[in-house]
Amino acid sequence: MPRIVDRDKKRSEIAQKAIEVLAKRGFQATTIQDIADAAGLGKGTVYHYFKTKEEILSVVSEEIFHEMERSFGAALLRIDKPMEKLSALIEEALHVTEDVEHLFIVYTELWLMNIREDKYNDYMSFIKNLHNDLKNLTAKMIDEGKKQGLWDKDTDSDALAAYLVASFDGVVVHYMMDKGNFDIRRVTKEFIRFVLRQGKPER
Amino acid sequence: MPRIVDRDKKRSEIAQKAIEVLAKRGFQATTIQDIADAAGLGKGTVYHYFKTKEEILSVVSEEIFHEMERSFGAALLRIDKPMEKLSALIEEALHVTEDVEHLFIVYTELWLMNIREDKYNDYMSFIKNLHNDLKNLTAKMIDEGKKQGLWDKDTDSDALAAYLVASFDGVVVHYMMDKGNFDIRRVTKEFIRFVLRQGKPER
Amino acid sequence: MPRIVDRDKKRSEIAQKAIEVLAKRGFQATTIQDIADAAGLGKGTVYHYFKTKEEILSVVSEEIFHEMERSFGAALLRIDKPMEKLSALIEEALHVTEDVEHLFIVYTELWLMNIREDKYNDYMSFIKNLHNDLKNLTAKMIDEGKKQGLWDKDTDSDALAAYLVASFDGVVVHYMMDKGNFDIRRVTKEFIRFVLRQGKPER
Amino acid sequence: MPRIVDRDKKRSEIAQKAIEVLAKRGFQATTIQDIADAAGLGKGTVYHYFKTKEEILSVVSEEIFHEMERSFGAALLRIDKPMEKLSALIEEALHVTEDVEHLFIVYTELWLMNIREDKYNDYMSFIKNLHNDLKNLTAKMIDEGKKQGLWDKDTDSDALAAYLVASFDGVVVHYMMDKGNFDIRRVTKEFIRFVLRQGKPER
DNA sequence: TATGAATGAGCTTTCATTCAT
DNA sequence: AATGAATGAAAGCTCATTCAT
Repeated sequence: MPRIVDRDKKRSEIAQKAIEVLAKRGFQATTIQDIADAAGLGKGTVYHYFKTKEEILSVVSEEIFHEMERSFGAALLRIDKPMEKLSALIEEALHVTEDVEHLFIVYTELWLMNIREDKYNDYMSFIKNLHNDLKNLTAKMIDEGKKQGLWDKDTDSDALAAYLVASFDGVVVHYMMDKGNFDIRRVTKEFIRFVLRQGKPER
Repeated sequence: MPRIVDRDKKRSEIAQKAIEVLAKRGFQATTIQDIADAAGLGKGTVYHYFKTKEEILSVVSEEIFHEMERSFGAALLRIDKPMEKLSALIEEALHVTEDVEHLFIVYTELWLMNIREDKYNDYMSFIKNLHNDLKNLTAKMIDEGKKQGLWDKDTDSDALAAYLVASFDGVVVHYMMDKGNFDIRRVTKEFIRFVLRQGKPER
Repeated sequence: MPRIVDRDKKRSEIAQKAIEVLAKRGFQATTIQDIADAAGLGKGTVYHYFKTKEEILSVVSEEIFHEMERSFGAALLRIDKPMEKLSALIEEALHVTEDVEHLFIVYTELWLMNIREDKYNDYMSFIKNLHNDLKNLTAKMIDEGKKQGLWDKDTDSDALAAYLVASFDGVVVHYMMDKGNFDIRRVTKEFIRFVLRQGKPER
Repeated sequence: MPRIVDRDKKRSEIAQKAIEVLAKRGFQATTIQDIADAAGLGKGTVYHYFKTKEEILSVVSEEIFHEMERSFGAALLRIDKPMEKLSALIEEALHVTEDVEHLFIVYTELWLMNIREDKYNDYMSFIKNLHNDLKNLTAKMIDEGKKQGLWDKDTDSDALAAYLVASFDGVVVHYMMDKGNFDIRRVTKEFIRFVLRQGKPER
């Protein structure tokens, strides 16, 4: 039993170390040697913990999911009021540190692999679930907002929530594509203002 | 004298054929043989028109840019009124056909490559420019909307425009990730309604 | 008939132009395109005059032979006295111009090919004949020298002649290997002095 | 832990095995597979020890140098008297076994490569040094001979030594070119006689 | 358990040669 | 006769994976 725990812990550790190098080189261009180096292990040792290169990616995808879950969870736990929660969610989703960039890059690559080959479905399922949770949470907040008269009663909460959650990825992509020109702080601020109708013209 | 061939046209043709294969397999996994097969040519012939595999990608990126430019251009040309133009832009950006999916996948991969290695900057510069054009156009439409009292005078048009344009990519990503659950038609509709404040609660 | 003459003349011309590029890059590394470029022709045109790349080399080897024959012939024709002839032969053999270097490089490569594969025997046979002629000529001069009491009666004229002729190649090789340090003029002078016993200690 | 291997020793072993193949086929025509086969290894294993095909050639050139150095060293060590040393040197230089032929062929090819491209300078520098050592040694012997009255006081020892050392290569070349007609034993004998003036006509 | 030596499948790229014009 | 487009065989090199120690 402790054996297995150790094993899983080591797998997780190796996967963690792998993320940065996977982000920097991409899955195909990353060699097992690269990952072994990053983990401070011999190439053969990596194969003691993973049967194949793809299996590493599988654990990496879990790690990414956990990281995302953790960061959103922390952000959302400390807030009570729905509107502030929504605002905090947006802030969190668009708070791009270097580590987040790495996660995001690998996440994007996993997305591509998932699109291309069914066998990678499992790798993304965690993240799809997270998206779904975020969407549902957001939908709930929108419903709350509708009650408060912030949005029209006819608003399709679910569709709008799906849009908002999806838009996060787009913003991060465009920010990373052109950091010099894309002022993500300003965009975040305006995004929040716009969503929360704090700047709605009529009172 | 040998068959006379318009080199640039042939390059463009091969690149066009390559897009589908590149979308399906990814740049690294796509072999020159794959591209040659798709173009109905011998492997060596492809090298007659391109010095390296990367050069193919370069022309592919140009083709993608032209396709995008064409589709947006067409959509925007036939509309006059700013608000309708914005609506049409969103419709167009979120109108995902199979061909668009292919372009989008390759575009995403180019994005990854660009993030990872400076040498791919040129490949993305076309598309960055397109994004910029779309953003400026959108900002103009928002300014128009501000005049019409649709949005608050304090709205940061540029930031909001950047957000909207960026969100397109996020929506497409999420749609493609989970076609079964992500109802892009409904999301598009709600997105437009939301942006255009057609459903703003107070009058 | 004039047809054939023209054809042979063109073959010879192309071969002449090929020598420099063959010297610079080597047979294997030289492409037909290189040769076509050097001859100012299209690649396909070269194939009108030569069936294969090797056939070009065949004509090249003939050209080299003719060049060598010509240069030695000229040098030897204008001299009468045996000892001066020998001296002139050495001078000529060790007079290395840039053109001679090119010939020598290709000649060396042909030698290698001949050593490695029987099929190149023909290419070298011309040159072997030339060597033989030079050797016989030299042997005759040595015999003459023996009569003049310059060399011992027991001298094996043929073996000594073979040695002298062979040594030319060695000297050229070492000169070309290390032009900075190998003073071929001085070596030539001393060589001649030594061979002609002009510096023999006892009288 | 994996099998422990002395990398340098293995590199040297592979290079040794490569010499014969390189001699038989030439550098360009020799495939890595050929070398791997000769060494009894897989293709990939060869790349475990050498980064590129050229790196193999580099170690080969070192091996050739060591072989030459060894054979000359052995020949010269066992003799004391200058004149006999010179005679032994010539004997050794012209003692062409099958192994020597292989070395000589590769050496000649390295010479060609060195002539053509600067980057091969290093490969030849060992051998240039050996030539220089041999030349200096020979010059010393000639000086000794001058003291003994064997050669004229005015003899340019250095130039004559350069000539003699260079002539070795020429003799080997001509011998290998035409083994049937070139009696290297006879030539060697006459060469020695000639150089040592054992057959000088006047006393 | 930990390691790196060994391996061959598979990829990009080159180029002699053919052939349509 | 002259040309260059077309082609596939063949070679260098990489790397996931296996395995002996």
